[in-house]
Amino acid sequence: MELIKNVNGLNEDAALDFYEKMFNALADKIRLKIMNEIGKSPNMNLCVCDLEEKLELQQSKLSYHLKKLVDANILIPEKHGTWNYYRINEEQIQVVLSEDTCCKIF
Amino acid sequence: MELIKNVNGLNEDAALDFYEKMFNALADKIRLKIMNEIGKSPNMNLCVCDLEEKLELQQSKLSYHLKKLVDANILIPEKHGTWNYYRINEEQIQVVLSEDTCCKIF
DNA sequence: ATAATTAATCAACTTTTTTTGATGAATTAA
DNA sequence: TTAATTCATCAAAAAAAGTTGATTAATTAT
Repeated sequence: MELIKNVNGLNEDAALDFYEKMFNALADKIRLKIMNEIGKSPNMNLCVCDLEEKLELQQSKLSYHLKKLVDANILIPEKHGTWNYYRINEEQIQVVLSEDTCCKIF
Repeated sequence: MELIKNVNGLNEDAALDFYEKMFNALADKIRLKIMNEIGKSPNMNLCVCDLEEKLELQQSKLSYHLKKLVDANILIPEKHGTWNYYRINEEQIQVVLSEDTCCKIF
């Protein structure tokens, strides 16, 4: 049983890097809460100031965690004037998680 | 859209802890390689000394990472004489990963 | 009984990750 | 133009995770 298969034509080592990065991005309570809040939001996106309120976290801490999720291509940033909105990259999420799991977490 | 649903009747906070722990256990190249090697093995289990050889890692380092996977209930340890065998807890894995993803990683 | 093998655990150390408060750039409002 | 808001980035500090080599216990082989 071969376990680690290519992810979009990556070699085995790059695939390991990919999964490590994806799991790592999701392996944090704050970041899971960010995903959860965005998923719950009416437009499926939130700006930093929304999250600041909802999660009661300071801005620089939020930026740090948002960056991690963007770097893993799990969140997509969108600038609207002074506001930076973030939405979930469902395609990327679904590479790693089942729809069922996806529904439970996000 | 409610994202974080109960995992086996856990409340939301406990569910977050659960996923954080699971993703964290999987968010490491060495641990992914361990899973991969066990999945490839004929009996679907390997002892520490097998892994030592296959992954060229020192014993104490392996024990450290194996413990992380056991603590997350992703690996199940089985003692046979002096040998400690580890096998994958597929049930637990499937709580978090889709069969498709599962096939690609493990 | 003695020696060798297997593997968990420990403490010291190193490395990585996260937090914190401050600064500055860009945009909007007055 | 000036003041206020939004948010990324930075450096320093704190916290967490991972590594290393040694010790120990249990089992197996001689």
